[in-house]
Amino acid sequence: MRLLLVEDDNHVAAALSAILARHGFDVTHARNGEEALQALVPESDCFGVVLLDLGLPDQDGYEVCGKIRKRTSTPVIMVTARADVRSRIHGLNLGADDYVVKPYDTGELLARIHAVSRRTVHEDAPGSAGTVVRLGAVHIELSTRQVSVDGSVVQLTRKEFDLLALLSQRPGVVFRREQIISEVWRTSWEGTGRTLEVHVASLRSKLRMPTLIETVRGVGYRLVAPTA
Amino acid sequence: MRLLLVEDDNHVAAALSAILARHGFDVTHARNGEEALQALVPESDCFGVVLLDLGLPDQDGYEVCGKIRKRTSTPVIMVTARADVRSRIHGLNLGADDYVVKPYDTGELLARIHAVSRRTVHEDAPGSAGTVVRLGAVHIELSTRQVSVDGSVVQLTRKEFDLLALLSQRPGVVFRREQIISEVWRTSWEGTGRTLEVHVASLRSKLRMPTLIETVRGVGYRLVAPTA
DNA sequence: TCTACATCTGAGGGGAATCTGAGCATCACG
DNA sequence: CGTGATGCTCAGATTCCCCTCAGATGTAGA
Repeated sequence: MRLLLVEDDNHVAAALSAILARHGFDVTHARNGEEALQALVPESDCFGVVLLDLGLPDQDGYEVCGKIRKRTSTPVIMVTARADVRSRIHGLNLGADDYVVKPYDTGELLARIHAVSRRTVHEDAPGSAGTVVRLGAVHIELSTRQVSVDGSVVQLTRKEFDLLALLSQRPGVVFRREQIISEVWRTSWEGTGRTLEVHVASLRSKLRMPTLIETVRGVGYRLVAPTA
Repeated sequence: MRLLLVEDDNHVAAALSAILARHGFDVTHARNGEEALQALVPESDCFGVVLLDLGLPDQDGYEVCGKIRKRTSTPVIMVTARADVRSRIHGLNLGADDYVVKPYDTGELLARIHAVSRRTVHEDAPGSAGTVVRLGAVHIELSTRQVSVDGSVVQLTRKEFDLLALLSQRPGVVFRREQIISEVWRTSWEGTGRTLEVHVASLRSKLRMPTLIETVRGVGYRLVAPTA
């Protein structure tokens, strides 16, 4: 699940991000209200939950929460050092789904994140743009994990799809081998095996477009940019 | 909105009831776990939220929460004097939507009740459009929880229906296992059991359309999109 | 209480997805 | 060309994931 962390202190953010990532969250970090609101424009990818620190440098945290509420229904958990009751009530009445006071226990924060996301109807834009990537004759639907070439559906396995999805995030950009391994396999183990090559090969043959995935010797792979 | 207050101390209950009533809640009082569970039988279950005190005379409050979760999806706010982190995490992971420690501020409690019910009010709002889903020969009526295949009614159990209803929200979209567990079972327990598979199997056999629910290996399940 | 039903758990097995290793092809450089 | 380094292909071997089944546990109703 995608999570937007709004926190001005880089050290705190880094530490928390690591913990959240270890528990399966895809964390995006915003350093201030402006960045947070930009990340939440409807067209960009939707988040499952927002962790909002109220002590932001550029604008009032409460206002940010209000603005978030106006443009999305993404659940918001306020995280702040302000412990007084009045602040809590104010925050909750502004539309926050939960209010956690610093210092908090990370285990409890995780439990509350889960509790909030449990009761949220997952409504990311279905069928709208953003879930579909088009690369020449290849269509990739992230939500249904369907891939088609020239209109005909191609059956991909899990790793094959994850690999393609990763590369298609940034067509033309070279992904390093270790980077691919760590993202698709979710481990830092850099095996000596031929695993990655095998999957690339099978992807190439299934897509019937051997040139789509380009090998960059000594570095990694990339998708060829759509021929402009 | 109807609210179920589970609290063994009559004085506390009376005082709190008065406050809640003054804020527009229709309060029902249960003095122990037994009464609470009786009030929540599916027929009369039209509570918007449950306030559950964990210090009950007849049974363990956590167990009561688990039992509530097994029969309804009504949001639960735990109210208790146990302030330690372990208890909080335990409670939230059992499916509670919030956890408030005594002594609490009534204003904050009200704000939290509102925050929780905000999320759940429109969730099961029948009468709005889309209470009937059609997928080929399968008709799903969300309001009456009736499912029919080729015109003949199929009797589904609670979990079976919830599972089908979830998947039918977005035909074709792949739901991850954890997501299904968390939405249908409403806990973050991801056990090692074969529970999900068993229910999928029984759904497949009851619907007499084994291909309707497709397994996506390593990810989860999805309904096959209506063959266009 | 007893009975029927819903739900959960564990063992066993099958089959697809994935991994591994050896040999081959290709590239960059002299 | 020759050579070493790097990537590719292929065919088992293995792992992992899911399915089935049978029984245990829990729950509602007679």
